[in-house]
Amino acid sequence: MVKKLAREFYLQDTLTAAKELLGHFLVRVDAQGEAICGMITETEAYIGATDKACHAYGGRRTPRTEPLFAAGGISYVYLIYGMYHCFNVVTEAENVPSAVLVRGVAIVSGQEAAAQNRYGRSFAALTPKQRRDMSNGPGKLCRALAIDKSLNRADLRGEELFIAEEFEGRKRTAAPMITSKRIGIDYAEEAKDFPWRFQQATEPLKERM
DNA sequence: TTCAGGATGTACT
DNA sequence: GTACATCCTGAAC
Repeated sequence: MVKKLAREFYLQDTLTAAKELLGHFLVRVDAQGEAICGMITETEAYIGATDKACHAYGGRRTPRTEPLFAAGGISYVYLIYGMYHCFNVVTEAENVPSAVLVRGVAIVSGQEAAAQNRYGRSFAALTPKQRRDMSNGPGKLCRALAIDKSLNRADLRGEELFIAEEFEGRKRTAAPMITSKRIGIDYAEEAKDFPWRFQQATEPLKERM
């Protein structure tokens, strides 16, 4: 049983969507038809209208930022630092550039395929540290789920990549949430202090804040 | 255990 | 030319 999130979910307020996405399942079906499913554990909101950290701040519209201006419900994937991809969920109405960056997921099924994508070796051969670090960062989760620019603008209710509230018998469970400042955006002046980072406190977080 | 530095493509000045 | 929503490695503590 798979319950994909309704289109309306993506049209709502970005901060609400960022919090609500925690605990939902990000599912990637690769070229072999194999599903990798990760529970979303960390997100950040990027809201173009007020947010200097957002690529589309002030209505900056380029070929790269174009997906941010579309109506919610598609992906925005881009390359950062020349070698890593970041996966975002586009939110809100058309011409309102805003999105939720998915910073971390916990792989709940398809571990074998994810381990191959990430490390090129079988899951059984991974060290505990490698298993822990499989997908706890935006660049890492994209590698584990084989997300690259070919999935930019993908429909998040489609077949290759989608977000579900229920997947293969797993349902979303409510969990305590941690709110904090976003990281890696020191250039964004006052916007860098916005408390727009959300983590689900299911497993022990080795965060030092 | 923490830290600095390198890899690297794309957008923008 | 510069900066960037990162990750990994290896060296020092």
